[in-house]
Parts: sequence; C-alpha cells; structure tokens
Amino acid sequence: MAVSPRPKTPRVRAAKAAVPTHILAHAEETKLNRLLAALPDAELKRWLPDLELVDLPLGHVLYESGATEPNVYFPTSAIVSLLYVMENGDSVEIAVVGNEGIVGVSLFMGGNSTPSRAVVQSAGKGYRLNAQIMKDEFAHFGPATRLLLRYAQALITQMSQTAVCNRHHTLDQQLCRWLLLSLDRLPGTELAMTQELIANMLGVRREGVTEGASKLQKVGLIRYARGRITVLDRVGLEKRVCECYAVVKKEYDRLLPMELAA
Amino acid sequence: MAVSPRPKTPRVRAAKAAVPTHILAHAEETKLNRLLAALPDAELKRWLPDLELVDLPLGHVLYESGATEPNVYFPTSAIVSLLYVMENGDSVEIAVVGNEGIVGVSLFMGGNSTPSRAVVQSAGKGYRLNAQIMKDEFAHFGPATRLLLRYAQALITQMSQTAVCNRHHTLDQQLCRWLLLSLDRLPGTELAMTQELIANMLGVRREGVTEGASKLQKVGLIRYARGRITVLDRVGLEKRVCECYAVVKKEYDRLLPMELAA
DNA sequence: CCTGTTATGTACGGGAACGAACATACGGCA
DNA sequence: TGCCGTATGTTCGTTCCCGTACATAACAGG
Repeated sequence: MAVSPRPKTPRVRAAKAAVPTHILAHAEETKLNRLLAALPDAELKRWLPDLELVDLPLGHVLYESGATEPNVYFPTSAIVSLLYVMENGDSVEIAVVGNEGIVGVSLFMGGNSTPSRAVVQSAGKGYRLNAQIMKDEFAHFGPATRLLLRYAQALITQMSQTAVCNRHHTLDQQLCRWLLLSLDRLPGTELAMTQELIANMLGVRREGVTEGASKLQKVGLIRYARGRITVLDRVGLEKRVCECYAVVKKEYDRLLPMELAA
Repeated sequence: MAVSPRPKTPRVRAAKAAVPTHILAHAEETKLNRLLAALPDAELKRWLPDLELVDLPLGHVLYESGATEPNVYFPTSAIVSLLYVMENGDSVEIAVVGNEGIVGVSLFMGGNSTPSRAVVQSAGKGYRLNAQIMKDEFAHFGPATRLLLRYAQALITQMSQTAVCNRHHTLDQQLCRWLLLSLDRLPGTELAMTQELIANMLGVRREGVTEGASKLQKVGLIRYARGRITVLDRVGLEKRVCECYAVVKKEYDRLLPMELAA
C-alpha cells in the first residue's frame, strides 16, 4: 500500500516548537503573505496585535487530524502541506499552502477541526493568529450562512477523501463506497444506475465495474439487472468498503447534525 | 486513459430541461432537504418566495465547468454528482450531493463558478433558488471574510484537482505538478526536499520518485543531490505536467488576483 | 580518516487496472 | 413475434506501479 510508515526514516523530523520571533508583527512583513497583503488596512490593523511571526521548521505539525487548534497560520516563506492520513499510516497530500494562503480554513468555516493534518513541508516563517477572531466573525453571520459554511466544509472533506481513495484503494472498495454514498441519499434500497455510468463517476473502465459488481452479486450483497441495482445487504457492503466512507459520513454528521431534520 | 467519451453511449442522456412543478414551494416539502430543514423559520420565509421545486431528470447538467449559473439547488429526492472533466473527456466524480446538501457552494463563497460540472446522477426533485440572495449575503460580509471565502474556494479547486490527478495521471506528471506547485510558493528555484518526502506527499513509493526525478534530471529539467532539488528549466516542466497544474493556478489567479500584492 | 547514517540507484516478480475486441442477454418496439 | 439497441460478461496482452531486496554514494561525527 504505497508509502507505509517506514519506521526507519521517520516521516516527520525533529520538530522544534514554533516560537514567536517578534511579539508584535512588523506591518511590512505581513505583506509577504498575499492574503494579509490583500486585506484593507483597517482590517489588518485590527488583527495586527494578535499576529505573531513564528518559525515553521520542517516537519512541524500545525494541525493534527481531528484535533481542535486555537490558531490559524499565514505562511510567508514556509510551505505547508495538508495531508490526509489513513489508518495504516499511508498519507496523501491534498493541497499545498504557501504565502498565497492560510492554514486553518476550517476555523472560519465553523468546523473547528478537519480530518486532515497540516505539516510544514518547507521550512520558513509565517504569521500565527489566534483564531478566536475568526470564530467571532463566524458567530456574527446569519444562521443560514453558518449552516452553509459548515456544509461547505463537509463537502471539502468528501472531496479530499475522494482524492485519498483514488490513490490508495481498489476499485472494489471504491465501488462499495460509491454504492453506500448513493444509498444514503436515496429513500429505498434500489438505485437506477447502469454500470457504464458508475464507471464514469469513478473514472474507471466499465469492465472494471462489471467485475466488481459481479463479485458483490455472487456474495449476495447486491442484485442488479439492466440499470437497476438493489442493495440486499447493506452491512455486508460496509464490511467491504474502505475507511473513506466512514470518515466522510462521520464528518457530515458532526458538521450537520440531524437535530432539525427529525 | 480510463473512461474516454465513448461516443456510442452518450454519457449524459436526453436531458429535459428542469421546469418548475410549483410556482410557490410548499413549506412542508422543503423539509425534505436537510439544509432547508435546518434553517430557522424566519430565514426560510425570506427564501420561500424564490424557492421553486423543479424536476431534475437523469443527466441534466446543472452547472457547466467554468460557467456562471444564476441558481443554486437543494436536492430533495435527486442526487447530483460534482464532476471534474478533463481535456480528453475523462471525468471523475469529486463529490455527491443529495438531500443533505446544496449544489452551488461557489456562489456563496464568492467565486460565481467552479471548474467542475454538476450532473444529475439520480433523477428526482429539488428546490431551485436564484442565487442573487446568496450573492447579496456575500456582499454584506466584511472584506476579510470575503477574501477568506474566495481563498477557501481556490483551495477546494486544488483539492478536487488532486483527486483527478490521482486517478488519471502518471507518477511522472504528478511529480512535475508537485514541483511546480512548490516552486510557485518559494522565492528561488531550489527546494530542500528529499525524494522520500516527496513520495509521502504524492502517496507513492520512494523508488518511483527516484525514477521520475532521474528522468527529469537526464533531460536537464532539474538537478538534485541529497535533498536539494534545483529547477533548471521551468518551462520544460510545464510542458511535461498534466493540465491539473494550470487548472489550479488559473483558479487561484481568478479568485485571488494580485492587485494588492504588487 | 573511518564509520554509521541517510539519500539515491537498480533490479525483479507480481498485481491491479487498462485498451481493445468480442460474446451474450435482456427489453422495448415495429 | 422478431429485431435492434443497450446492458452486461469475458478474454488477452500491456502498462504502471507496488513490494522487496539490495547496491552505491554522499555527508556527518568521532
């Protein structure tokens, strides 16, 4: 399975903690980050007292998967990788953030955490900002906006997990994932869907889907005929599916609880 | 390359246009969409006059890649796929949206469009809402919020394109993409990065990266030694890289223009 | 200078998915 | 009823990448 932990060469090196090099940020240096640079002066002034320029040494972990972190980071010279880490230790970089961006989008999206890890990929500096400011802003949004932003974050998780799945999991697993994701969004246990269409969705050959579906039918998990697929044993599918399905589902439930849908 | 257009079986079937079945939405039916259901009554009342329940037939294209669309959709019984389509016609589903969500996140993120396509994967109904309401809301945000949301959308593009790349492109192409993305975020032409680390990022074997890097060095595009990679011919890399790099870069430039960074 | 560690190079067998070509089977429609 | 288009089944050689094992080479420290 691709890059496993490789105990001999620790993937993440000795990571000195990020320490402030200046208590108060020099206004000019903030211009090195394009987001900070694009802020109106008034806005920047509000943030300045809380902006700390910190060292970001190679391998330093800014965010751990699922953990709540009190800060966001605006890299100036550092590069940060957003990684999805799987149960077995395999990882995939989902996105890169440099001086054009911010690490910690989930904080102003209202999610507080993501199932991803943020690691310094190239040493350098960046501004750290206590995210309370962000959260305050989030709190001032209307309820509709807050809801939609949380949904957007759930969507981000689904997209990222798709990238992970595409890299590391077999067609069979992905087929199960796709069936379950679709099933969750349908009333019954039947979906009108030809194997050809499923193949387009997964980005694989139709023949591959045929083989996968055929296996699932042999084991009695599904039944299908000419564009009608019936799921007979949902639990069985959940046993075969990769972790990606659960990760996504869990994140949707966390961000969009069913309180009101009852 | 995976699923090509397959002209014989048109991927998208006869798509009758989405037409309103009721001019005015029945409030009860809105509860079928979990986002609408979770809205406070006051908020929902504001939207109700503009919410139209429409049919979403299989294959109907709600959003075309890059095009601006005036509406967002809240599926009730339909399922919508967010697809990234490549130059050669290959496609990958990045995410699924059903009655738990909304299609058109880019509209309230301030991007107005995405490089993705939204297609009805399972026929059904959904509420259509003129997005002007969303855009108005976006306009009322502070400049900092607007900026951050646009950044978040750019990030979404990067993540999605990563998923596409993981599915359809070779290790060599992905290596080029990674080098270019990193290079864009660094001052010089040199990056301190071992092949082992790059492999972790791409989610592949170290040996694969060695081979890829070795090829690039032979052709004179890069030079490297023990964790130091120097890019000698950036243009050459851009010739070898897959389209994913350009798509992401273009979207960043569109959403976060450099006006102020000069 | 020698030695251990880390980075890179190479080679071999195997598996998953691909592209292509074809075979079968169902179902609507004339 | 028979036909035709669409959906599904099957095969074969190929490619890309994996897993493993090991070889070389640079640097770092004693």
